[in-house]
Amino acid sequence: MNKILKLNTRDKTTLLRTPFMASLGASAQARMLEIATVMSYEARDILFREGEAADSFYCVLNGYVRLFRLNKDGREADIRICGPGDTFAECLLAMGDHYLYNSQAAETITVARFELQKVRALAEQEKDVAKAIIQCLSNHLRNTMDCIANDRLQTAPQRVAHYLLDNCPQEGSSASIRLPFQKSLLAGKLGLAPEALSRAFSSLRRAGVTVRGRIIQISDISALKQI
Amino acid sequence: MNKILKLNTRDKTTLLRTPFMASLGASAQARMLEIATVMSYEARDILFREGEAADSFYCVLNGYVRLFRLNKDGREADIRICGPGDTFAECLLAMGDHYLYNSQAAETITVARFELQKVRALAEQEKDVAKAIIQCLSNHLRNTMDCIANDRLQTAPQRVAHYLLDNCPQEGSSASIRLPFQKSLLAGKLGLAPEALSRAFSSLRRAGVTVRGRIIQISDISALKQI
DNA sequence: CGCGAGTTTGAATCCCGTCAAGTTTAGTGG
DNA sequence: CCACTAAACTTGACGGGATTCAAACTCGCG
Repeated sequence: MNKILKLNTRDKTTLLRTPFMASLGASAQARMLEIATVMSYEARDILFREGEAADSFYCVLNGYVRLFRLNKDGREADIRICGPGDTFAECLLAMGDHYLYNSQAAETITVARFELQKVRALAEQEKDVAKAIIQCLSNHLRNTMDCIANDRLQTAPQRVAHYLLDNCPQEGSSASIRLPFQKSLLAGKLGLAPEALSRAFSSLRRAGVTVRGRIIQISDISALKQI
Repeated sequence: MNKILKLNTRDKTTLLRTPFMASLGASAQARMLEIATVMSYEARDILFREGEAADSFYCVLNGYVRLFRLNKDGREADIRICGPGDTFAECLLAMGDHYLYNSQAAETITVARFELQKVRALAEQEKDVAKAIIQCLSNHLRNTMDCIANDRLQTAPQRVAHYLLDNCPQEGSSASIRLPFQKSLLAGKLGLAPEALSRAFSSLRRAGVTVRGRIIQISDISALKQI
């Protein structure tokens, strides 16, 4: 199932490039590396479930992780999709010892794991760590509030257009994007059923969006902004 | 329009009872009080608008504040309703100098205002302050993620039932709740149009929910949990 | 080449938003 | 304390957007 790995050089550099770790001073970085564990999971593996006793938070090194909740009928709703560099379950650092949602590997992934207690202790000593936590929570909160606003204000085609524009390599009138994950994952991220995403893409054809597999061509970026 | 008030004794004790301030040590509390400004607004006053230069974050002392976004058609969507003790715009402490949403007084309110720069400086010196910020952001993030999950998983009557149960005075088989604000505000908080809230209430009648003005009677709490 | 997961498309349904009207509530001033 | 008015809320009718189910299709991989 999942493997505990030694922290190799490549993982170490990936970890240090993470927004969370990159902002730390040298001594704080070293101490965080000391307490880091790297783990790997296969597609569809569950990292943890909602309500389980929580002892760690995570940082994605490779691949994508899906955070989701279940309603009592067993229907799933994604709360967040975490990619390389993203941390999750950090809000347990302040308080709470049970995970608030389920987390699942969307593909083969490697993650770094940090024991909450050790990081709490470290945050007491190293001001950098506390600052990095604040930074991290703030970003996360910002994104989550944006997500609520988008859910409540935008239709499916608008959400897709918004996602595409957010992931466009800046300037030029046209662009080409390669989705970093399956369409069904994007659907969940945008709060849509896969069918709704598919329909949204086809309704964006008239705005110059062409989809072939994971490759998305945008012929007119400014037209997309009008959606 | 809005008034800048002197920090009177009553506001001071209110402020100190706030989750954010209550967790601080005595010296940190004193220094926060020093830099606090109390302001008052009338119903419908705008505190700030999305995109404006931001220099402060806020803590609600009295009344309710609505945080919302606009889409380009001018439609509004509430992101959060803040009541006494809640802080907002704290995520700007880490980064960003423009407000991310609009904020409006839902009634006559008093709020405490803290300049971001001063608080940032204080957080450097007083570890308590950094910890309180982390606490605050964590809570806020938790609530916001819950909100997304609820939006995506629950129907209108379920959201209302959920809200009622969250605000029930714990045990007993029946309960009575008085809404602390207008129904239209609750509707926004739950991501619904006022009409949808009204219909949700009437569909909950069969589950033993009776609404008269702001007073809501729940005859069978366990029945409500089944919704 | 063929299998299976992922995706697309169609049809039916449902939930919610919007508009319009009627009803209740709350706040004001006599 | 009551009457009056504006705001808040409720109710009905309608439409649109999204979910669900089912089936066809495509792509990637063995």
